[in-house]
Formats: sequence, C-alpha cells, structure tokens
Amino acid sequence: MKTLRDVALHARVSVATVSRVISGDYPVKEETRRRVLEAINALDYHPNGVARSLKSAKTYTLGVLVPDMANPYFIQIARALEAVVESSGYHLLVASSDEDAEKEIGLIKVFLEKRLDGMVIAPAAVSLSPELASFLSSTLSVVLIDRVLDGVEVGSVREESRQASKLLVRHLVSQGHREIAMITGRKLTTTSLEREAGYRDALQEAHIPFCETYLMWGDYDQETGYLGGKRFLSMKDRRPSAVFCANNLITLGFLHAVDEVGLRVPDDISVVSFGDPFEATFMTPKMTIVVQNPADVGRFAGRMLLRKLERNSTVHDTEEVVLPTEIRLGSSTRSLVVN
Amino acid sequence: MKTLRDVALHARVSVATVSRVISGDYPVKEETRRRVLEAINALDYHPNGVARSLKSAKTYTLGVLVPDMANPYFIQIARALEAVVESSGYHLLVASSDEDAEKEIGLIKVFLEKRLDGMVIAPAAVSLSPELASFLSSTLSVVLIDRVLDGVEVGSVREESRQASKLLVRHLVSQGHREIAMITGRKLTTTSLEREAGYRDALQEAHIPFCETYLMWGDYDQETGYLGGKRFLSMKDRRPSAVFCANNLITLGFLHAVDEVGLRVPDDISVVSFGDPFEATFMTPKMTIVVQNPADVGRFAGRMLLRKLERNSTVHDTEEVVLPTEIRLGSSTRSLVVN
DNA sequence: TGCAAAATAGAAAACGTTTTCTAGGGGAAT
DNA sequence: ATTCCCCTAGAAAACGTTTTCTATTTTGCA
Repeated sequence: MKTLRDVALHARVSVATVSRVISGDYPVKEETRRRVLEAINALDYHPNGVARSLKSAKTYTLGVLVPDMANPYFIQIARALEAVVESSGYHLLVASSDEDAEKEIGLIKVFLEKRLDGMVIAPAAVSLSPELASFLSSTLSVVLIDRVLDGVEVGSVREESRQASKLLVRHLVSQGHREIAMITGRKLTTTSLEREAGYRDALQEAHIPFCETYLMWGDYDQETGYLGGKRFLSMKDRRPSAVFCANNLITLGFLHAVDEVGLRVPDDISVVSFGDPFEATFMTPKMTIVVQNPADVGRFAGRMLLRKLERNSTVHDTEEVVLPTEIRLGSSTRSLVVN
Repeated sequence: MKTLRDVALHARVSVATVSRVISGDYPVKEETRRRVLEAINALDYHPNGVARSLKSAKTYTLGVLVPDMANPYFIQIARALEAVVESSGYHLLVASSDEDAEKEIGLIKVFLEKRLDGMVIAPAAVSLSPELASFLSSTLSVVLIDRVLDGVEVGSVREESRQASKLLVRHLVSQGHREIAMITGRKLTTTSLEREAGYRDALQEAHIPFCETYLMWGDYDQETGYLGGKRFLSMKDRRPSAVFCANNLITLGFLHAVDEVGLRVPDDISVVSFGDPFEATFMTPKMTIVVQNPADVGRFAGRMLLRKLERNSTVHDTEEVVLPTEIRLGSSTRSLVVN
C-alpha cells in the first residue's frame, strides 16, 4: 500500500507538501498541487487513517454497545444513531454484550483501546468497576441508553416505562381481568424494575393483591417468553386471563407457546406487551402495546454525543432524557365485562 | 490518557520493558514484571490500539457493508459473521450503502483508509471503478455476499435463488394459478435477475405467456411492495390471482396494501415470497416461502474471510459458495383446482 | 577463578501522518 | 537599488507503539 512518501517521490516534492495538498488548509502553488494530485491518482494512494488518528488523536469512530444484537429495538437505535452521526463524519462500531457483564467490560476496554471518540452504551450490567467507571466519565464521551449504570455520571436517554406499564395493566383491569401475570427480564436492569413497578402500581390501584406466582423473571428474549407461556398456560386451577409481556421478544416467545398449546389470542388469553413484536402493525393479532420509539432514542443519543464531542471539554454534562411513550390499543385483549 | 512512557517512568524501567511485559513474549525478570504491572494498575493504563495498529499494520477490525440496515436478512448475516470472527479477536464495523452506488464507493474508501484487515460486502452496485476493483482484489481480504460484483475476483457466498423461485411459482401453477404477478428489486442486482429468471422459467414450463404488466421492478423495500400491491390489486379486469414477492420487505409492504384494500390472503389473493417476512413463523398468515438462511451465509463468509486473513498471502482465492435453499409451504396460497 | 554464553534491559529506529519551524525566492515599497 | 515581507516548500519533530540492535549483568562450566 502506498504512502505519502511514495507520492512525494513521484511528484518530486516533500511529504509535507503532499500532506498539505490533501488537507487543503495551507497554500500550495497551483502547479505543485496539480503534480501531487496526479501522483495520488497514478499511485492509487489512500491515506492511512491509522497514522492520521495517531497524530490527531481522533479516530472518527464511535462505539455502540448493546445487550442484544438480535433485538430489532437495539438495531433500530443503532440505525438512527448512525444516521445522525454520519453527517459529522463519524462511523459506528457495533458490538453486543449478549447481556453478559463480563463481556461488556471486555468490550468497553476494546473501545477504549481502539481510542474511539465516544460511545453509546445500553448497559447489561448494573454497575462497572470503579476504575472503569471514573475512566469513562472523565476520558471519553459517553451516552447511556435504555438503562442507567451506577456510578457513571454521563448523559442518558431512555423511554418512559413505569407509567406506560401501569396504563397497560390498567387497561386489562378495566376489561375485567384480575388474574394478570407478567413475564419480564433480569431482576437487576433498570427497565425490568420500572416495568414491574408499573405493573404493581396498577394492581395496587385496583386493589388486586400482588401474587408471586404470577410474576416471572427471566431474560429479555424469546426463550423466556416461551417458558413463561408454558408455565402460565399450564396452570390448571388458576390460569391467568391475561399476560403482560415486558418486551417484544418475550411476547414473540409467549405467542409461540400459546400457539403450540393450541390456544388463541385474545379468545383464550389476553396479551399486552412492551414494544411491537411485529414490525408490521397490520398483522394479526394486532397487539395492545406500549409504542416504543427506538429511532428517537437513537437520534437523541446521537445528538447528545455529538454535542459532547464538539466541545470536547470534559464538561460534566449529566443530562437525563426520558422520552414519553404511549399505549396503542389493539385486538389482543378480550373484555370480560358484560355490557 | 496514559502512555507507555508514563508507565515506564512510574516503574523506573524503559518503555521497551513495559511493552515486553504487556506482550509477554519476551523474558522479563519477575521482580521487574511485578513493578511494571503495578504501575499499569496504578496509572489505569490502556494500550493505544491506534499506535499498535500503525506499527503492526493490523487493526483487528473487519468491515461489513450491506445495502440495507433495515433488512433483518442482512442484520442476521452480520450477527453470524460477528460470532464467527470474534473468536479470532476481530471486531466488526457495520455500514450501510442504502442501495446507493456512490455511497458504497465512499464507504469502501473509508474501510480502506481505516486500514481494516478485511471486509465483507453485499454489493449495491453492479460494478466498481476499475482502480478500486483491482485494489480490492489485490490489497485487502474481501468476501462478497448475496450478490456478485463485476471485475472483483474474490470469494463469494450466496444463496440459490433461481431454482427456488421456479419451485415457488411452479407451486402456484400447480394450484391452478395462471395470472401470476411478480414484484422485485432493482433490475441490475444479481438476486433480482436470478429470481426473475426463475419466475420466467416456471411460466415457460407451464406454457403461460410472460406478461410485461405483471412484472414490477422497484427496490427491495416495503415501499415497493406497497406500490406493487396497489397497482396489481386495482387491476379491475385482470387482477392477478397470485403474486410472487421477491423479498421479505416487499412482502411486508404488499400485505400492507392487501390489508388496506380490504382483501384477504389467501382467500382473495395468493402470495408467495422470498424469505420469511415475519421472524415468528407461527404467525398468520403462514407464508409459503423460500426459506433463506442468512446465518449460514454469515458463517460461511466469516470462515472464508478468516482463512484469507490467516494465510495473509494474496492468494487468488476465488471460491464461490452457493448455499442451497428450500421452499416451505404455508397457508398463504389458495388452490383454484376443483378436486 | 576466569571466560563464554545466556538472561535481561535499554537506546533507537520505524510505522505514516501532521505540524512547527526554518529558509529561499520574489514582489512591493521606500 | 535595497530592504522587508509574503508566499511557498522543505526538514524535522512528534504521536505511542514494537522490535532490532546493543550493552550489561548473571549464570554455568571448565
């Protein structure tokens, strides 16, 4: 691969001159410039970004760390993010921690070693090692999304979860449901806790006693939804009349279980969910859901990150954005109330 | 951010020694090693990967260039790819050309400048500029997926398309359909052409004359499917009885149109499709499709790339892998044959 | 005890840029 | 005609590593 030196030799000028022709922010005589450009073309020269980055201490690359690459929710966040930052010349390195705290730390270190200019993290862990945490908040431009991370004081963007969950469950209550189960993710993640809180809020409001057996913790994946479905649907005596699935993938798994058992939604069981498990909203059954907006999360996070990058000062900018969500009624629940 | 020099100073050794402690492939006295490691910890030192890459001419980063980040098909390819290469210490830079040939060239240049060790490209364009083409085949480890690129002689991995399309349409024919329309992508991409060829093959086999008005070219996206739906469904006199959608997103858009017009699948119109538009196969309507296997494409491409990277010789390895596909019958078509 | 060889560590060059500092040459102003 | 300044371009240092080469100490063996 050719270097500046090769070009310089070919154009019979110094490397400094070639560099200046390329960067363009230094006067070069027209004839010299022409010779240099010609040499660049003749040699098929492509600047070495690595050397550039070393010298300039900028890689123009941002990292995105998500807990699950299989979840369209995070993919959409990444896409929107990319769209926002690309106009400022940044590129995206996407990595997945697979909800594994160890792997997450490893990937953050990789990002650090690659000297990315900034990163967006949807944390898998609840906290980081103190050194890494202080490191992150001081050295690098970081924005957290979806969940927060103890001890990392940086900006964050997420979607309202608790109130939305409450509304969702309240809707079930208003339809006469009282045996309402919930399937959700890890006990420790911000979103899980918030959604559970909303679920409890609604139950309490309706004076329905909370029942341990109706709450299932697992992961934010299809497997969990499927297992939850198997468990709840096989409760002979007290099978719930409705289930609240705390995320899109869980819903998918749950519906799979419903299908397999030979039941139907909403005739045999009502389902409400967080986020649309189907991209295509016209498909059946049309779900009653909390409409999430990953694209907005990505956009906000992207803009926040760009702001931090511009004033590369280590301003302690701890803005916390919580985007509003709303619920959309579908046909996945059945009213038990006799009119 | 700390450097080797800082660590060396703190540990009262030379930078060379610190470097050797870190790399580990050179004998260092136990006591010295201890001092160095302690200094590394004390200073929160993280190696500068940029400098490393400059010196070693390896970035341990691979690029993936897809035409559409919104398409789960490519996302799944990227995921499988990542799983394969991560065990060898590589990371993935994912970029989307948005089916734009200009943008594609720009991104390839970015990959080149970032000195990625290799790249996987699902080409948007049919060919590249000759310089870039020769450059790619000679300098970098490249694997093409899904489509091929004129003049770029490297390995490629894709899925069988023509025969599968033929089988799909043949199935419709066997059910008595004769007015069979097709909605597909760009006229120029490998996959579009192959799928159209398969469509024609089946028609010819059944002695059904090919009809221009039943073939719609567009993009591989929902928009095209939707527009195609509007067009075909509004054909009063000769509305097709079946439609072949050449990709998952087109199908989604088409179904949207069907829904909007107030028709039903398969009662009013039969649909067959390439790739599952719904991740969840138990959803209704269950589509009759060509089952694609993006994960396999990613795995094969990943392994091929790793092989090229290992023997970093510029072996002209032009292996072309074409993975077999099969069709899965669902309930999205209606038989017109009276038993 | 002495000497060769092995073990360990430092100095310095190199990777390919960018940028500062220096210098030559030519035009304008006196 | 002389001086001064501006325009242009080259030399060299720097970014943070790795690695070669060299120097010193330690060890082993006669």
